[in-house]
Amino acid sequence: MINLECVATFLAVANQGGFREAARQTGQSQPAVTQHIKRLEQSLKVALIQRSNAGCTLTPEGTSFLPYAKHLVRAGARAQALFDKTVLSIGASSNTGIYLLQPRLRAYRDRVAHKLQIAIGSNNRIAEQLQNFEIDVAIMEWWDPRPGFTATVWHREELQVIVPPDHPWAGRTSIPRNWLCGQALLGGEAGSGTGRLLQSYFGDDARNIGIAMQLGSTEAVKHAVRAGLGISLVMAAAVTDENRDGSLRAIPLEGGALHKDLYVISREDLLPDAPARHFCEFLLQGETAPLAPAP
Amino acid sequence: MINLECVATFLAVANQGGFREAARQTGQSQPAVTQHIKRLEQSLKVALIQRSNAGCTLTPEGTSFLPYAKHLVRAGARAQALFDKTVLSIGASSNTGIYLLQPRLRAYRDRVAHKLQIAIGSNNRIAEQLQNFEIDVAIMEWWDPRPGFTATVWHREELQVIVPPDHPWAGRTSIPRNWLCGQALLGGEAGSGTGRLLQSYFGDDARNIGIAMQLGSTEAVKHAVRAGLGISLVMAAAVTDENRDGSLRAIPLEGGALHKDLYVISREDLLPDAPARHFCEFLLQGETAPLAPAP
DNA sequence: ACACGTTACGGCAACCGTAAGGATT
DNA sequence: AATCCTTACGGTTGCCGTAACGTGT
Repeated sequence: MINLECVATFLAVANQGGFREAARQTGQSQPAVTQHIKRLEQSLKVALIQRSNAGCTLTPEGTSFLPYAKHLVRAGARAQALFDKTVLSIGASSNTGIYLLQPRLRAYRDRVAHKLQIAIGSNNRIAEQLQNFEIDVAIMEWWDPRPGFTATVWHREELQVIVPPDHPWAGRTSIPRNWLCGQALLGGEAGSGTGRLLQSYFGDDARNIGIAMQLGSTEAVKHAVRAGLGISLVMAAAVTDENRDGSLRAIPLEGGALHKDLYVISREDLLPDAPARHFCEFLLQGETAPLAPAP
Repeated sequence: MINLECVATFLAVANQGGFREAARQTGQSQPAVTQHIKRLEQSLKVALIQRSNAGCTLTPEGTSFLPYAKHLVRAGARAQALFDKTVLSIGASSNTGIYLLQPRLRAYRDRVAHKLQIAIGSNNRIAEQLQNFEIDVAIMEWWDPRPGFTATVWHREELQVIVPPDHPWAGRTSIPRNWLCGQALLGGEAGSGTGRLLQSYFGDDARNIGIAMQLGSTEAVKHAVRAGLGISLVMAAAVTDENRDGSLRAIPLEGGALHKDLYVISREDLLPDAPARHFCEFLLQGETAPLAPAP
């Protein structure tokens, strides 16, 4: 059976591009690296690394092995840390992680002695990592319920329309709901649940709201709106700075009825004293929210 | 770092409920099992197994470690078999796996010398396994596109209305599309994309088509329809038998326009001679379908 | 007394680090 | 010649199986 230490050495070589550097990084002698790679290659019966005097490269087999290797090492490390009460690996989907979670995270770090590992990525990527045993807790904008995991709403964030300062709507203090019909909104990250939210908020009318471009990130959307490419709908917290300094106008919908629920997700079978559980409780306290299934 | 062989031994003990049986299963001496468990426990610094003379049980820690252990061993085995050209692990979502894939699978098995491992589960479960490196290829009814994977339509299957033999529609040879509006259909497996398909086919009218019960499987739906609990919409291949013996009537929609695309999904970076790639090509040949992104 | 897990022990093999050896630039 | 990986070698450690030892039923 595969040896995880050999796999870790393989990753080090792949990263560093050489046996010598890999040896330094992993804190072992250089011949040990040779042995690890050789053992791994023998175990898989293929050559993984093209040796050369000027920079080692991965063979095609090495390239296809790479994602497996990364995953195995991460999953192994996470299993290893399962009962270490001082380590917690948190994943957050980009928008939440960038704009909303930081203060709570800071407060949590100052409050406990845990070594926090934070992974920020797309909502989909974080879901994948949670499922792959690579993180303990995920803070997400959208979650497809799955057996074995619990999802709780920890925060409800208002979505606001953002327009450039010279837009006809810029002076308004609210936007009637039906003004959005027929508008093409600039889309941010795919898979973050905004489409589904529009669907449930506008019902049939949602079909009249087009997503003009899927720009991949809220930062990109903000720049696009500022450049006059269109308008968008984003979490209020994502544009507090721009709204203050005047580079964008963030305007609530009339009645303020459009909110995005943010979830905290973890595995079901956590021990009572698991850091992940502790963190969930920390997030939920003060920010009372009922347990709710994902939409 | 965690040792996968110890983890495998832990799984054996958890399954068998005793060190002695685990030793037999894994083909080692019984004291070796003791050592493996001890090493694992020392590595994690918690007790995993409650020893007893009458059946070992998992401690709470052991229970929370169990899913990690299962996953690690499976992922390790899959990585190990990555370059073994004679092993292929295929996952199929239930309906497809049960009704549609069997003949192709049979033909493939007879044609190649591969050891086939077939996993059949809910669409969601299969997606999870594909992502977790536990299977090489997935045959799915719905796939949320993710980076690192390729999805190709391999088959387009007609959906037909099924009604009990004594239903007023039973004698018809087709059902006008708008008859379904206002009907409550019995739902099968959740997450298999039928809802999304109705959405795109009926557009706004889809809201008038309710999903009455989510029954979890097409088998359950068939029995419920037969029992007069309602009607449903299922893949034609799922009811050929019942349609022939008269226990159900399967009726096309007028124009036959409602089809479900079935996908074959694999990782992107497959080697040219990977069995997974070979299988994909086998599935696609003869059943020509253009490459299409998932809906 | 029996069945089960643990401990003790001896031998073998795996593993690592040091040091020397090729190969490439 | 310098740099890099590989090979050779010795010492240590880890690991396994056999056998003897507690322990609970």
